[in-house]
Amino acid sequence: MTNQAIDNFKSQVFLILNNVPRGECIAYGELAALAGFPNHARQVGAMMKNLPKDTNLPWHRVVNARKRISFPENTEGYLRQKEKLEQEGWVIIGTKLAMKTD
DNA sequence: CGCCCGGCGTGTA
DNA sequence: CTACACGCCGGGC
Repeated sequence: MTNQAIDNFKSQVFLILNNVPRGECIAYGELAALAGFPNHARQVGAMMKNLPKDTNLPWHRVVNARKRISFPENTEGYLRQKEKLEQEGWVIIGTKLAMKTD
């Protein structure tokens, strides 16, 4: 990965993520792939991890491929993400997102 | 260079 | 549902 690529990757991810409509969600891998870098799901996760808490990005709409919140239940991140998702109409059971399966 | 670990992914049991 | 396997890629040491 060249520095150039990293920048593209990041901006792409941000762009795409910012365009994920309310009520929808996307997987880390999807995001990476759409950004032009398949198999970089973990890298996306790393990014989410660095986002400031006051970010305006819909990071909560990012879930793993099994459509589950990628945080152990009852952890900070888990709770915050769950809240946001529920506010957007999702039904969450444990770490799993139900309904609106599209 | 190797080894381990992560907001991951897919398959199988 | 859990539990592994194996693949992937950066980062830290």
